[in-house]
Amino acid sequence: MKSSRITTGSITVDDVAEDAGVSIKTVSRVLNHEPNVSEKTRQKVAESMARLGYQPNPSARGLASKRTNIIALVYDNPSDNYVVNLQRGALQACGIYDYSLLLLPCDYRAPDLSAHIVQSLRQRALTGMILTPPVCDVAALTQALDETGVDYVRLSPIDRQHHGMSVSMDDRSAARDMTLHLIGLGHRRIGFVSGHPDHGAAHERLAGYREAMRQSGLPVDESLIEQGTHAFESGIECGRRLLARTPRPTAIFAGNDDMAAGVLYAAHAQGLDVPGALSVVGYDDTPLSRQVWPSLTTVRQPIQAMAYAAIEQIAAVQRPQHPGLKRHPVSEILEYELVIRDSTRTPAV
Amino acid sequence: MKSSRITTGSITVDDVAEDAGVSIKTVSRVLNHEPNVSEKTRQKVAESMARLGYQPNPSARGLASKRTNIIALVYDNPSDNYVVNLQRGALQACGIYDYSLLLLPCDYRAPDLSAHIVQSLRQRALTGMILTPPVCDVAALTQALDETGVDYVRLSPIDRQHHGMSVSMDDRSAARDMTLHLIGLGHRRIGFVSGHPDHGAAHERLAGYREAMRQSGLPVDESLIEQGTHAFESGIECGRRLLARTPRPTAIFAGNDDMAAGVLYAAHAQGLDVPGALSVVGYDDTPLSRQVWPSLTTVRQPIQAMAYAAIEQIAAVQRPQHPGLKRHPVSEILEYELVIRDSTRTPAV
DNA sequence: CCTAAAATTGACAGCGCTGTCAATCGGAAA
DNA sequence: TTTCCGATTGACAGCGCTGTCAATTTTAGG
Repeated sequence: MKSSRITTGSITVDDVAEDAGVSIKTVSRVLNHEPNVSEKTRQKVAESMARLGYQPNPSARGLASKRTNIIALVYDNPSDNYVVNLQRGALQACGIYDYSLLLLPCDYRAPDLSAHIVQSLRQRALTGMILTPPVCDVAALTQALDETGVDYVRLSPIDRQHHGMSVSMDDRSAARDMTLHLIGLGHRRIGFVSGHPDHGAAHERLAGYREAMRQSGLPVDESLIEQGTHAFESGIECGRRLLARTPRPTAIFAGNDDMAAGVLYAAHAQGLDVPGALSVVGYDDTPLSRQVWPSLTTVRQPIQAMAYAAIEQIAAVQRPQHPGLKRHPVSEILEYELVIRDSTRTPAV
Repeated sequence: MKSSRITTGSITVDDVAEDAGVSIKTVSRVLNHEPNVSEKTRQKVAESMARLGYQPNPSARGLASKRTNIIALVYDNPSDNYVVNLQRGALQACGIYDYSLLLLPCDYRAPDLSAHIVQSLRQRALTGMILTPPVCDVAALTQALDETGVDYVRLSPIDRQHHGMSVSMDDRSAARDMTLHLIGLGHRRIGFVSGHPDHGAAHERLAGYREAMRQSGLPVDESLIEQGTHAFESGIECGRRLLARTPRPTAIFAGNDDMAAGVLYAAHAQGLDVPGALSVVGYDDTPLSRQVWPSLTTVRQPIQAMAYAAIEQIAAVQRPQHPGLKRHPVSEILEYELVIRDSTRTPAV
């Protein structure tokens, strides 16, 4: 027992150990949810920690254990709203599982992406990573990460090719359901504005659109499919082109809300009434979808929940004994939701 | 000289010291830009560090120095775009001045805000903080932080009351200029939708509007000033009310883009042509301002640059000898810019 | 050339925690 | 009761770095 308490200004394991009448190692055990601590001791230590207001020193922990409990969130800004929601979910889970979050914005097209990420991994001694679209679709990177052995989770479209942890949403089914919704309203000529081909999700969404048309016995008119980039401006462009087709489509499904807003913009510019003369559908349920006029029918993705789940998966692997943490699936698929607003309606006869 | 190099997998000060033929303390000195190292030695050590690919271990540094080089970004989500830009600027500066960024979202109205922030400060041993609106306007918090002695910077409206570091934008002048722009177009009845009164900037912007009216010899009709909350929905509400006034205002200036989009929405809902029958102006230059129809005339704030400057101020205080870092002003004011788009026009006669 | 002061460099002891491994305890089997 | 074994606990040595302070070198002054 060490009685040389000099007031350093903050409580350390020594203080807790002395207070609880155990060794510092036992305090450490309780702190880390290690097994082989009697329930009675655990209680006693936990009580001391709480009473003294003990806060473990992350630097000391990191130094001693060589694990930093830092998880990096890797993203190439798909949209402000996406990033913020991602962070919300991740931060929330980090609070619970005692991780710190490191932001790692990057350029997914950079030739040295893998090198750059791996270097960050080394430098910061990261314990985990979350890859978000479109970075999650860069094969060279996932391969490089596999070699390092770091625990990483991909937030990605469903992908049976890839092994390892992932959290997904069924983009294809969502796009199919939304298309079926339009068809159900009576639309037959439905345009589609696809997202950037580097995004795996863009392909899935287009596939869903095709599936719905096919299974409804409608022809897929390839001239009604435009290639966008996810950017608002590309939505204007594609919208303009689609609206120039004859006969004009009565509905346009855009691969994300920004492009849908672009389509809306193009329609307004031509004096076209939405949804009277044209129905427009987006995807993502960003705030924008509520703030344009008319408000957009769209697909809601549980971004925040996905980020949360991703952290949880890492925790499940790294903290097998964490209380209340069941063994987690290596791959989960979360639910989506169609949000019907004012931009869709039965087509004029 | 320590020759017991066991391959630990990563380069340490010992390795660099041995390679450069100096003591580890000297390596540490070079690493920390400490004075009293001869130029020759500095060169030699720097060269060794580069060649060996030395990466200092942040945990060890934090533990030994009791400084973590972590700066917290404190925000209560004003808007997704704001937060993302803030982070961009902060991350960029952190990369240069060798800080880590910790996200600290919070609720500025929480009664225990100060306690919560101070606790984070202690727990994470933060070396700095950036307070953003509206958190920067909470007097109890700044007071509590003053007591802790932490270096913090407020990103805030101009405030001669407060001492200490800050980065500001002249909201009042910007709002005045924008109002003068409307007046210059020929508008006389100009409505104003103010932001949430808890935001210091909201008052400044309103004051700028009043100033412009006054200095142009126009009456300030109080019934043309509506109190919003910064939210899109409040923009719809206030817009609706303003458009019900007789005679109807020919222009409406909203305190931020979201509310301006709400005004636009209200105008569309009434079949009013913008900018034909009504000019609308926003504030912030968020992406939304480009994505609504018609695109919004607005005020561009250099959010990213402000966050960058804030980190730089902290660095100037804490790293007085950092190469290329001049003594920084305790308070800077950055430039704004009026962005004229399609939502404003000379009023119909 | 010598001396004092200033500038530069180094030896060493921790920072607060975890990993290793040995010591101790408690209960079941003999 | 004694012995043995697994469960529990503790002693102690670092992790990689910085702070302190003493040793050494350089510079200036005489």
